[in-house]
Amino acid sequence: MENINIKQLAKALNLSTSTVSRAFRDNSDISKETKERILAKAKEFNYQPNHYASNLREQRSKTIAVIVPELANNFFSQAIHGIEKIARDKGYHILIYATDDVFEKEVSFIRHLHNGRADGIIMSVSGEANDHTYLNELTQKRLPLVFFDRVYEDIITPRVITNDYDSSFSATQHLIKQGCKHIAYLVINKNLSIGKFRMQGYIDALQKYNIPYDDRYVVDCTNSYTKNNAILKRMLTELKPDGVFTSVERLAFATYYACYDLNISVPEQLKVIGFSSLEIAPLLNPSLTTITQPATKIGTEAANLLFRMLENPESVDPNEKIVLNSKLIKRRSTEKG
Amino acid sequence: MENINIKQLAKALNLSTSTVSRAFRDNSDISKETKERILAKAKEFNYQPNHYASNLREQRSKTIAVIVPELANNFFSQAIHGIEKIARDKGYHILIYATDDVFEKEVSFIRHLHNGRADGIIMSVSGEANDHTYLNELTQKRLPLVFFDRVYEDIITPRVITNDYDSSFSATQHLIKQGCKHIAYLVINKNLSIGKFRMQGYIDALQKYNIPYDDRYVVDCTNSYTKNNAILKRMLTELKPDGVFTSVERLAFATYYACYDLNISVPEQLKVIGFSSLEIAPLLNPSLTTITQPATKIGTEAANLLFRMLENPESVDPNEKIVLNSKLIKRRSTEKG
DNA sequence: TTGTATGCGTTATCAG
DNA sequence: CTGATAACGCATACAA
Repeated sequence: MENINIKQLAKALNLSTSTVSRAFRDNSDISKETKERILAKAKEFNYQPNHYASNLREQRSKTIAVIVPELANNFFSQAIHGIEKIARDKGYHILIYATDDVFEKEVSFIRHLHNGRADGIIMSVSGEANDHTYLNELTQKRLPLVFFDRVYEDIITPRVITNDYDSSFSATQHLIKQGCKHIAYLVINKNLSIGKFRMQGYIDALQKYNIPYDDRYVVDCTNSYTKNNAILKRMLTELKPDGVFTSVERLAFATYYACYDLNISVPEQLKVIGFSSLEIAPLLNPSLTTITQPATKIGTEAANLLFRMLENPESVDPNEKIVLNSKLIKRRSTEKG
Repeated sequence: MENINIKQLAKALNLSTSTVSRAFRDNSDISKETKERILAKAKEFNYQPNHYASNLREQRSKTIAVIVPELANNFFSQAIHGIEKIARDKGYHILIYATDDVFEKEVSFIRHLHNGRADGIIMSVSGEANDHTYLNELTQKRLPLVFFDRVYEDIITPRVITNDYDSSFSATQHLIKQGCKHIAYLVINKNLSIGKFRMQGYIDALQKYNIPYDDRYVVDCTNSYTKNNAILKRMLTELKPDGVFTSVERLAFATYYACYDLNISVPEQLKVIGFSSLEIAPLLNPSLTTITQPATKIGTEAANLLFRMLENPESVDPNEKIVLNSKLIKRRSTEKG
């Protein structure tokens, strides 16, 4: 790939490399004429300043890293879309990392990013983590870091989240008002922040309406479709809940599949509500009542926050927390019989 | 941020920088002891070789760029997931770019990638392009490039696609066998390769079954939901087709919405089939008959192809074309009345 | 096996 | 306004 470099371009123009370099930096003094002459020649030669040399020199990469548990997921792809928009406007590039919810990958990604590759990190944490001290170890020279949606409570860094507790409370309340008395809560990781907050909303709503809390109705699920299907079928037959509240989208789908298999009719026999970013929730059979997070907005807010940190670190309080509201959208899956 | 560098580490160990450097490169000679001592200290200091310096020195970035029309799309997020898996195994990083189907962005991304930032590119092209010569201009020092799914016919570079023509033929045939006589074909860009091939399959299937081709039934749609809704409603009321074949997922959803609005019952009055990577197609109302592309596999194949090019450019024929088969999955949306 | 010296392509500093 | 030069952090050729 014998790429042309600044020296060759300078030679071709009978100029020094410094002058050529200046043509590409907006601030430096340079005569309009020379600049134009240089840029024209550069275009002709298809010259692009080498990015690695610039970055090495300037000590910054104009690149941010985005770490998410999974890519093939509506919520995350929408969030990334939001991040992408902002980053593009700022002229930043985006590196993508998927942890597959494997904590070790997360640690490895983060560690390896601390080599100048990225100027900052936007992350939604893996579900499996218990010990996050690895992030604290990096604390002194840690890259600017913004959490979104799935966060570690014990790490102090700015974050963008949604009003999970309130949404869960509303969701549960909605089921209760629709007549449910035995409401199951489906969760993948109870210990993860969102699992915890969402569960608390569920519990408190039950209490408010004097429905006894029974921990058999809190169902631990997995990321495996087949396992979930088995777990849910057993739960549905044994406990016969009349309402299901799922803390993540995937579990709402799993519930639908299980109900199809068991010939349980939704919403007549079982009402279903779930957190979900699915744009075609109205097209489901039956259309799914959702708590919809502003996924794209979460992405743009997280990106804006990170850029504020990059531009002026002092301007951002490490405890800053942006809370966006999710929306409860009622559809047929929770309609009264 | 004052990141530790190789010099400081060397000093702390009373070694030269070259020795330290060697500890991180597997090939060079270095005593096991020293190496271990160095790596231990490196860990203690949390030292990572600066990526930009390495890349500048080695003239490669261990990074690939992925350019897609959109991120919030099942097909592309699954494909990216596939690419990610392979790249991760190879120790490569991934830069993501979304063109939003704007050709200028695509050109700009590609151009800017030719500055060393990436070693290769995997791209699904924007729909709006007519003049692709910009790619040919780069031809001599062009980065290794692999197309997937949406390709430019006039650019010679390896590609991973699906059997679009056959799939479309089968899809149309399936509608015909289910009794449809007036089949609409919904497309976003007729000129784009996949739009074209898929359309030819549709046309040929009609012909085989002696159904006259009527170009009013080929409906040009857009990426805007509201516009599509209007277009489809008009089409459905004016032409009253009994079958709809959509060349992209989004248009199947749009058809469903339009049918809901117009009280057209699927599949009784109208049968619907579409290209789609939606994993929950069985949960739609009615469940959607799909031509499902192996999206993740497309991603892994494209990545493998690119890595073959990177490892040994000669081993890959520029005309190489990997064709994967999509699957026609029959569901209720095309069942006989 | 280890150390020394050089250059990767840029940009900032300084001098002219 | 332009040119010479040093430095960014690392990896290699060469020397020891």
